[in-house]
Amino acid sequence: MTATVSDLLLDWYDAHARDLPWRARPGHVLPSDGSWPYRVWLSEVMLQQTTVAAVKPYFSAFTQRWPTVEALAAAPEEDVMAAWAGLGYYSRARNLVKCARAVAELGGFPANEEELRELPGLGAYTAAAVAAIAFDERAVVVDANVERVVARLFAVEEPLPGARKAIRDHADRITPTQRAGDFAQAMMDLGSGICTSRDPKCLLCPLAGHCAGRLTGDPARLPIKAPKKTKPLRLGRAFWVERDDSVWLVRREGTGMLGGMRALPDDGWSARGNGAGGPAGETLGRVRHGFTHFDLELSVEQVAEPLGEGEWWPLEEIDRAGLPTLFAKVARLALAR
DNA sequence: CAGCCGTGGCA
DNA sequence: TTGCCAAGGCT
Repeated sequence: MTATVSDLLLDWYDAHARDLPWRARPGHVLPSDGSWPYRVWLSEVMLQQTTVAAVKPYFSAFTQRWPTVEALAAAPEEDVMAAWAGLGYYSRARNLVKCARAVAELGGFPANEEELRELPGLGAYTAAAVAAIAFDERAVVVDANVERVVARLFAVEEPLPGARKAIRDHADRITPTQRAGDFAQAMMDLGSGICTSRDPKCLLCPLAGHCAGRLTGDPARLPIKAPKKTKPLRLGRAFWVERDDSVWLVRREGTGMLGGMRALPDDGWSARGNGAGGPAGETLGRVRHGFTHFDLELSVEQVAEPLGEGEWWPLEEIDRAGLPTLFAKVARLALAR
């Protein structure tokens, strides 16, 4: 009887699993206060499109400040947004609060994939991951790592995103009934450290003997992706208003770019695509910042009077304002002059 | 379905 | 320096 892909992968995982703050250690007793699903959920949301290294300090800060989902549910949204500042994709933080409150209302996390999927911020991936990792339910967990591993393992030549369905079907076939959570995390570890996007380490791969992509001679070319569009450059202006060792900060409205985050006043670059309005001021310098689908060059101008609704924020405490990175750069520029 | 939505590290 | 990319979700 030959070993299956999942057997090989789980054996490899037992020997080589990464030790991460949100994972249960082998032989470790899970917390009895109900915080285990909370920690799994929180880590999975933070890890959406975000590296492990970036998440670690945020996960530590969040779990110390809000040890349970009930504690997070009771927090003002503004505090959570500020704590999330710098991690990016701020709709995650807005949905985090909504989700925590819904879960607190329910009396705890639902223990199955279907109901998890209905919570704000939990899509197909995260619902499956939480079901498998937190509740040991068999769920087919497909993220970018799994897509890459599976596309190579089965030599899927169809380009993404069209290949998604075929890849999920393959993933379904190799997902075991037992230890589905460990299997999912093993696929992530494999994709992160062995079956990497560039320069995969096939000689170290426990699945090398089963890999059809390796037989093609160049597994690194898989999965095939559509070419990316070039990012446009947008121009805008940000306003620095300083008075009595304080600076004027606003809170961005809505669910669009940096929505809900504390910020410096600006000319509406994010809404209109180019800067036009606002008072004339003394130029302090320029800030470049890259977003997902455009680059931004912001002219930073000092003006005398506050703009819009906002608050005076002491310059000494600017690091605690929860400014997203774009505006943290602006503040750094203004304070360094 | 394709566009929108951050950030930092790396080659 | 520039482009690519990393545990996606929402509309």
